[in-house]
Amino acid sequence: MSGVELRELRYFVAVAEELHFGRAAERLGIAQPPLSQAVRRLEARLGVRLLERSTRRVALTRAGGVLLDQARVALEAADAAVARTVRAGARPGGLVVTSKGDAALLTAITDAYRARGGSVEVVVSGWGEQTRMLLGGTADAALVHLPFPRRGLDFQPLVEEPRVAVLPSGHRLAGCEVLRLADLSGEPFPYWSGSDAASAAYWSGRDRPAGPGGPLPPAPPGPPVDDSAQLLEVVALGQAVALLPESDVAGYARPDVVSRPVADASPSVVGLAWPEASRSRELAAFVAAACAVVEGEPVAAPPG
Amino acid sequence: MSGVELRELRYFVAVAEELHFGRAAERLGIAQPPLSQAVRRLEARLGVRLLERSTRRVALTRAGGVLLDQARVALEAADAAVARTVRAGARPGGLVVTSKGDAALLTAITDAYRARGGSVEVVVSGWGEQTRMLLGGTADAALVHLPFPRRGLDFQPLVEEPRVAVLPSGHRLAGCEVLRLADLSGEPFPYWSGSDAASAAYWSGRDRPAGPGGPLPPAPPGPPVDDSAQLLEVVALGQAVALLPESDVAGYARPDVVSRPVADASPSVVGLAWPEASRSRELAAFVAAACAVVEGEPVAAPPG
DNA sequence: TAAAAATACTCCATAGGTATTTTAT
DNA sequence: ATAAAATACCTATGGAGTATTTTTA
Repeated sequence: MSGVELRELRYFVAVAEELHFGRAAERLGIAQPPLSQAVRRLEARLGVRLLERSTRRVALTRAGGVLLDQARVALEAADAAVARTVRAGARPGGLVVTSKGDAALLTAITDAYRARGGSVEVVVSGWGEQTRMLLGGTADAALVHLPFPRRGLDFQPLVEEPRVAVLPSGHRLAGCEVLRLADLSGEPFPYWSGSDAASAAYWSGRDRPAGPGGPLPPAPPGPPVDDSAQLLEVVALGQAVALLPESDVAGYARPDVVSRPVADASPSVVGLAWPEASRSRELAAFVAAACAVVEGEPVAAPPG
Repeated sequence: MSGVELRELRYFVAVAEELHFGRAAERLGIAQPPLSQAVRRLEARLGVRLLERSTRRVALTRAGGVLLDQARVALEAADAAVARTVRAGARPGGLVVTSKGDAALLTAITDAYRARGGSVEVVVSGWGEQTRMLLGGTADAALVHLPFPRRGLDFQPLVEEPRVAVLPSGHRLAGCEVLRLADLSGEPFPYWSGSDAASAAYWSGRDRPAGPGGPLPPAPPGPPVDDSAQLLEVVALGQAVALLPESDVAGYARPDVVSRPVADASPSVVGLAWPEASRSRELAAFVAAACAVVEGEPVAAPPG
């Protein structure tokens, strides 16, 4: 029992971020002196100097840097705890599942879950919102594509499908029946806004170790995109090519873009993600229902 | 900003665990009325009923069950934050690494890290203590065998080695040069105290999907053991057989036990584990040093 | 009727405010 | 000289204690 309180951590984080007691106090909506006191009390409680301060300069000590990271984690955990509890109270027994696309699969899963007596609400969210909602406690599960930031989340793969290259119809490779990644090595790929290095590598076909002929060179910079409509637009304009799950392009049939299989591209994997800490019966039943829907695929065991 | 404080969560967890305000208050070292007040205040703050209570019965609501889980996570995070901060203040720049065995590898890694100017202390810990120390903030990294509970931890594999079967010297299979898992299908395996289902499966050779001839039947119950000396003792007594990394048995040379390669047993994998939230330069350098030591093995990229 | 939670009240530790001083640039 | 943190001091919220009442099995 350390006796530290969240208020102290919130205050410390504000000061550590601003490196200025006055601005931090303003941000917190309190006066500066109690903030100084609170930080001093926290230091006394931990027995560790967190900030080197003079009247002209505030700097984090090494221990302060550690606490800044760790306190953020603890505060997020507490906020998520509250959010999940409030939601459980407001919507007794109902799950909230978030997705961006994959409507057919999601509908099949929710139908199966409801058929087993479950109650579930679907929230459509933007790219990157899914993991934020899971970690923040506003959703119980998400239907996501790999790769995604796994920190704090568990994942159950559900379905795989091949990815195809999407090319402008006048592209030099549009005549080929089947492509290989090496054929696309010099092409620019669109950059999904807010994606990390792993995502960028995956969407440009750089996620597999080394094909025959050595590793691919880094992709030339492509245009940023926010959604698949934009993506098809930049492809149609000849600014980039893209690797997409084949079901994503099946519906479009634009005359100005064509899609071609890519023999050695890693597949698209879609599955369910949920917060590691989740242990509810409802979530376990939902994951089980999802696994049953895709029965026959090689799937691992759902959580207890 | 939810305004919840850790004291309230600590109090709620105590009541939710005891399902009795009087006992919970005693455990917390406070009187019963302020505990009732605190829980009521928490309920009011969240706007959610957490406990159904009469004078004769206290029961968790659904939302209360969620909060019990989630509050434990948040409290652990806060305790770990404090522990890590205190340690960073007390031992500036020095890492704490924990291990059980694998002295040669660990020494090679720490020597390499120190040669690069790092400071590191090694703490030997018991089975299962490693993950507790990482999550609790008392160690920065651990040298662990797979499988281990991955919740909240990142892992970097370092070395693989084959596992061998350890048999009493009079065993019917002691004459065979090489075994297969199916040969061991009816044998009891020792049970490592405190291990989970995944560990039990691994140490009894049940961690691989299905060999030729179908899945192995469940292993007969074996004796519980706490360390490898006990394990060899029960093997020598004929109470069980075991699968161990070959380097573990290389040193022993007891006349009453023999070891034999097992062609289709999964290998033993040893690597470094550390808390997901860790972002320090020191840890990154330590992992990099460890990867360099085992250079040539197929290893993934260390964390940023 | 007895065990246990809720209520009523009292006290004081401490969060937070205002005014002022100290300090480093 | 000035910006900013520390100090001094005051107030009041609310955390915790004791005594008592209410409730239900």
